[in-house]
Amino acid sequence: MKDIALDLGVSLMTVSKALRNHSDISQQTRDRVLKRMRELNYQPDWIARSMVTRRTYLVGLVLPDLMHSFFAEVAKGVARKLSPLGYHAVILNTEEDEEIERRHVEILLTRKVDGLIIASAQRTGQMELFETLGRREVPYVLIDRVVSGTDANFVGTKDEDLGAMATGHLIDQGCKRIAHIRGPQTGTGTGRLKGYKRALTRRGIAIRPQYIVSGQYGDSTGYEAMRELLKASPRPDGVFCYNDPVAAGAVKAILEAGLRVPEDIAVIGAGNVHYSDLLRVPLSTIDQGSATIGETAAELLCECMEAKTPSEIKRIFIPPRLVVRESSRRM
Amino acid sequence: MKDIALDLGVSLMTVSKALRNHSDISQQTRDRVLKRMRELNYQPDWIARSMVTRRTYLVGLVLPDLMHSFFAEVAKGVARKLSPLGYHAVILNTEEDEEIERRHVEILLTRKVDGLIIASAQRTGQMELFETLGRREVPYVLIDRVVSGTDANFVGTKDEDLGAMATGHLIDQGCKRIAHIRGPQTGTGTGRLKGYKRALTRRGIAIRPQYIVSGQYGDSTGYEAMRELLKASPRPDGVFCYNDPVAAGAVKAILEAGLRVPEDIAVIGAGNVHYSDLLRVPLSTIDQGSATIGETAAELLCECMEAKTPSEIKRIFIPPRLVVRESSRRM
DNA sequence: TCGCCCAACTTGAGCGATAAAGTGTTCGTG
DNA sequence: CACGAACACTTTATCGCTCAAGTTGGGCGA
Repeated sequence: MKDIALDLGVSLMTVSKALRNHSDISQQTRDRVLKRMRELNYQPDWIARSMVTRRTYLVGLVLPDLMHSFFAEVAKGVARKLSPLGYHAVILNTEEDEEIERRHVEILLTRKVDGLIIASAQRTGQMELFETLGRREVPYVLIDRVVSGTDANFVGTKDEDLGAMATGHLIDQGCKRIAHIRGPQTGTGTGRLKGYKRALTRRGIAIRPQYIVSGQYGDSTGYEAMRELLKASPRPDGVFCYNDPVAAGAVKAILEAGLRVPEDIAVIGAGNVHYSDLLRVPLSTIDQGSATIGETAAELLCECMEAKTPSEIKRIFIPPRLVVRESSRRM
Repeated sequence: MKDIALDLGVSLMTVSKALRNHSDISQQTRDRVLKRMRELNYQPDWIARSMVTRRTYLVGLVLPDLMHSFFAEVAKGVARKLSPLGYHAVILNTEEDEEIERRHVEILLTRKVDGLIIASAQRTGQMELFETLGRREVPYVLIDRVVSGTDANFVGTKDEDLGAMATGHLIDQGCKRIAHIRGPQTGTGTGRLKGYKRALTRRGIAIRPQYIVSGQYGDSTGYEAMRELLKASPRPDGVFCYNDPVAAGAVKAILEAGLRVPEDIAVIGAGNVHYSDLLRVPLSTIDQGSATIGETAAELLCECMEAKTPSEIKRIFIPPRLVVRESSRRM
C-alpha cells in the first residue's frame, strides 16, 4: 500500500480511500490506484483492517455434527448466503457435547467473529451460555433447536408440529401401536416427543411409556433402540424416529429381525437427508428445509450485524413438509 | 491489557509476556497478572496479536462438497487434529468448480491463513493455482486428489490401486462384463479409471469403451449413467463406480429396471461413506480412511507451518481397504 | 477584488498487541 | 572491591490500516 502511494506520488490515505470506494477521491486517481494495485498484485490486509474497523467478516457456525447431512446442508445454505456478502463461516463441531460447545463459542468470541449461528446442544434449562452471549453483545441466531427460556433469534421448525405431523401420518396409514425413538434432551428432542404425544391424544390413542425409548442421534443408537422396541409386546406397528439416521438404523434392526417395512412396522424419520431415498427401504420423513434454514439464518444474522442498534428478536419458523416414501406407505 | 498493567503497577510488556509464558517473568508477577486477567474477564485480542506475529492460527480447508460424507469426515479428522493445537479450519465449498476453487483460495490467502488443505477440483493439467500458491510461500497439503505435475505435499490413496482393487474384486466374484462409471477429469477420476483398465488387462479381459461412462459425482448422475449402461448389449454384470454416492444411484437404477443386485449386476463403490451399510443394498466399497486422511493431512500441514525453513515435500499414501457387503457378494 | 465553499487531497493519532533492545538491581567471584 | 552475568522488568518502534480533523487550490457569486 505504501508502495502504491509512493509510486503514484500520493498519500497513503488516498490509496486507502480509493480502495474502499470512499467518496472524496477523483475518478482519475482511483483508476490509477486500482491499476497500480493490480500491477503489484497487492491485496489489502484483512487483519490490519479488522483491527481498526473492529469487524472480521467472520461468522461462527456451531454445529453438533457435520457428518449428519442435515447439518452439512445447513452449512451449505449458510455459506451460500454469506459468501457474496464477504463473510466467511468458521465451522466448529461440538459432537453434541455441551461442554465442547461452550468452549467453542468462547473460542469464536476471542476470535472476534461478527456473529454466530448455533445449533445448540445445550440441554433444556442450561442457559448460562446464552447469558454470556447476551452480555458480550454479539449478534447470534439459534437454528433448528429452540432453547427454552432464551430470548434469541431463531430459525427452524416447530418441532412439536413436526412430531405431530409424523405421528399423524402413521395413524393415517392405519398404525395402531405407534412407538417413538426419541432424541436427546434438547429442545428438538423434547418438542418432537411432545408432538408425538399430542397426536396420539388427539386421535384417542393411549400413550404407552414402553413405546417411548431413547435413541439419541445416529444410526447405531437407532439400531439398538429398535431392538429394544421389538421385544415389547404387543409389538409396535409404527415408529416415529427422532431423525433420519436413527430411522435408518431402526429399519436395519427391523429387517434383521425378519420383519417387513412397512407391512409389519411402518417407519418415519425427520430431516429428509439427501440419501433417504437410497436407503434399504426408501424412508418417509419430514422435510425441515435444511438449506432454507441455513440461508434464512444467514440472512437474519446479516441484518443483525449490519444494524447499528441491536435489532429486535425474530423467530422464523420454516413449515415442515411430509415426504412419503416406501417405509410408511401402507395403503 | 493496559488496565491490568495499570492496576498492577507494571508495564504493558510485562503483562504481555506473562500471558504468553515468556521466560523472563517471575512466577509471582505471572500469577498476579493471571489473577487480574481472570477478574477482568480479559481475553487477548487475536487480531492484534496476528497483526504483529503474522500468524492467524487459521487453516483453510477447501473441499468440493461438504454434503458428500467422505469430505465431511475428512473435515472432522482435520478439525480433531487442529483444534488442540490452537488452529481452526475455515471450510470453503467449491461445488467441484475450478473457478470457484481459485477464488476461494485467493480469499483464504488474503485472509492470511497459515496453511491450506485442498481437495482440488482442478482438472488435470491446470496448474496455475498451485503455481500461485508456491509463489506465495504458504504451506499447503493436497488431499484425496493428486494433481499431476505438481510438486506438493499429498495425503490420500493411490487411486490406480484403488481402481484395480475394486475391479479385481468384481472379477474375483465371477463378473465377466465389468463396466465403470467414471468420475470427473481430476486425478482421482483418471486414476481410478486407469486402475480399472489395469485390472482388466492383467486378468486378460478386453476393455470395451461402451462400458465406460461418465458419471461425475453424486447419486443423480450415478442413476443416469447406470440407465445408459443398462442399454448396452450384452448387459454388464458388474459395475465399479467412481464413489459411493454414484454407486447408490446406480443401484437405484438397476433395481428400478427389475434386476437384482448382486445376482444380475454386482456393484462396488469407493469411499465407504458412513451410511453405505444402510443403503437399499448394503454397498461394497473401498475404504480410503477418510478420517485418517484428514488427520494425517492436518499433522503434515502443522509440521510445515511450524518449520522455520520450508520443509521437504512429502507424499503419504493411505492404503485402500476392500469392504465387501451385499452389493457384490456373489459367491 | 474579496472571501467562501467545495472537492480532493494530506496529516497525525491510534487500534491492541509483540520484538528487540535497554535499564537497573542483585549476587557470585577472582 | 570491581566486573560481569543473571534476572526481572521497561522502553521504543512497528505491524498495516482507518478515522477524524486539517490543508490546499481553484471556481464562483457579490
